[in-house]
Amino acid sequence: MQSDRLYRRIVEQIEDALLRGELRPGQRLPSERELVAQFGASRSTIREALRVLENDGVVRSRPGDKQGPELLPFSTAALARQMTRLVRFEQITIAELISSRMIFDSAAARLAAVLHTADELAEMEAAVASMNAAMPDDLDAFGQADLAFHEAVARASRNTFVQVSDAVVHDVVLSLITDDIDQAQNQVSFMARSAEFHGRILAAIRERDGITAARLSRQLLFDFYANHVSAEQRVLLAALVDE
Amino acid sequence: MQSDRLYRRIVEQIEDALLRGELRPGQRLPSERELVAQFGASRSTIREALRVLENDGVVRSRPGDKQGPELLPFSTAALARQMTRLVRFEQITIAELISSRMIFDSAAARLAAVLHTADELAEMEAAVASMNAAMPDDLDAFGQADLAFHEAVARASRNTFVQVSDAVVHDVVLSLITDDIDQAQNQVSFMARSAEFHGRILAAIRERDGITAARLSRQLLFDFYANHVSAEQRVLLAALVDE
DNA sequence: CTAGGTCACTGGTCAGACCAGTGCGCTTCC
DNA sequence: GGAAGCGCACTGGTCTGACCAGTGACCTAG
Repeated sequence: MQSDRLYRRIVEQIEDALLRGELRPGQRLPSERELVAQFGASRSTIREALRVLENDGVVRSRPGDKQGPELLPFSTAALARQMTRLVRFEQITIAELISSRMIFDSAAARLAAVLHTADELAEMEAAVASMNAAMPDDLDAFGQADLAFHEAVARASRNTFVQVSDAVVHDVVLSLITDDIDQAQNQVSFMARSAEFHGRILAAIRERDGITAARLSRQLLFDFYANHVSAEQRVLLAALVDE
Repeated sequence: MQSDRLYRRIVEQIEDALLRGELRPGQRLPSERELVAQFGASRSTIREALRVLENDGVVRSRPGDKQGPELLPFSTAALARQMTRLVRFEQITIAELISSRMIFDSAAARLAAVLHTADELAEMEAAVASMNAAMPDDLDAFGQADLAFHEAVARASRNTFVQVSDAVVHDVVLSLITDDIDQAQNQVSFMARSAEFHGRILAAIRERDGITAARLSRQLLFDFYANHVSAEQRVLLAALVDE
């Protein structure tokens, strides 16, 4: 008995064709009505299969597109979505998220210190330079340079999973902590301290001293975020900071 | 203009209801035909929404089930599926996954060393005892005790995100590396070495020496998995091991 | 009180229709 | 000959209504 639902089998057939290389990202799928003919299934069934594939980030359908559904390049977007779900549904505390960032960021720094190429190092240096350039009062540019630095480090870590996790957690943390802008009074001193710290992390990476780079990364996040959580939760973060 | 597709909006409404607690796992959704009435959409549209939710592991539909689609407890199955996908399509290498486990496990050990309660420590001690008890030849019991130890450590870390990520990566790695059973010839020596290592990690946690516990955790995974990846990928793992 | 059958309901699938958009190709005009 | 404008065939999104194989509660016959 074929208990497997038909739309499911169609999904698997298309995924298998991708795995076998018979279909490639960038190519187009036949239009829904042609798929109906090819698979001998009704249009509703074909569409259910396409919705699942679309949800997994495999294809994208656009109305009126004569070329048919597009096979997308493999991306970690669906993975990031599932991780975001995890954060939302598991009721993860802000302290846990910050703690996670300390873990990911420091791991990325440690890996980047050993594995970085000259190009990647140049990217990090440019980001730190941008931070210093934005220093007097351009908080926006400063934030962007900050982000660029951490992204460059994450990329240099050669670990996609760390990279994606770090980005997801980063986004979620920022979306939950909105009052970081409120600290306008000590904005300047914060920027100065942050820039100096980033400079030290960069130096450690340049000298391929992964352990120091990791330690500094944790310290940086702790300094910045520790007072955003209750004292009782702060121990969860402090546990990651070397004495 | 409402360019957002209707089925997409229905998915979001149901997910929002879950987030707000208006719907709970274990409850049932109305039947498709009732949802048609409630949302004022056609059955095809409702079904496309249900397919997406089903694909995300949120609901499960069974034909003939009078109670309607079941709201599932939150699970990381969809997350694991996405990771497996990316590995299959060679967007993520096994080395990256092992590297991630080294990061998660060592972070969990470090946190557990500082944060563990007496109960949790007892759990870890029991697990290590079980490993030693299973030692001569019961590889199955040994593996279970191993898993129990790491789960206890992860739980003691007080970090849900690390805990879940670690578990997911652990499962995916195991499902992808099947030849670890092949090493029957040095099974005994492996078990002895592994048990000894776990004992040392446990001791470090007991003494609340997080840095040592973390270092040993990385070392353990590296020793076990390093020869499962190519030499060129091994440097990605070696970067996490202290000299 | 139980065994068996009926029947209203479920989800899975199908067929056919309409709509708003898109882009190609043709016409028309400069 | 080239550019601007118009159709028109086709796309995906949605709807309607139908049939089927299961399921489970209820009812009836024993």
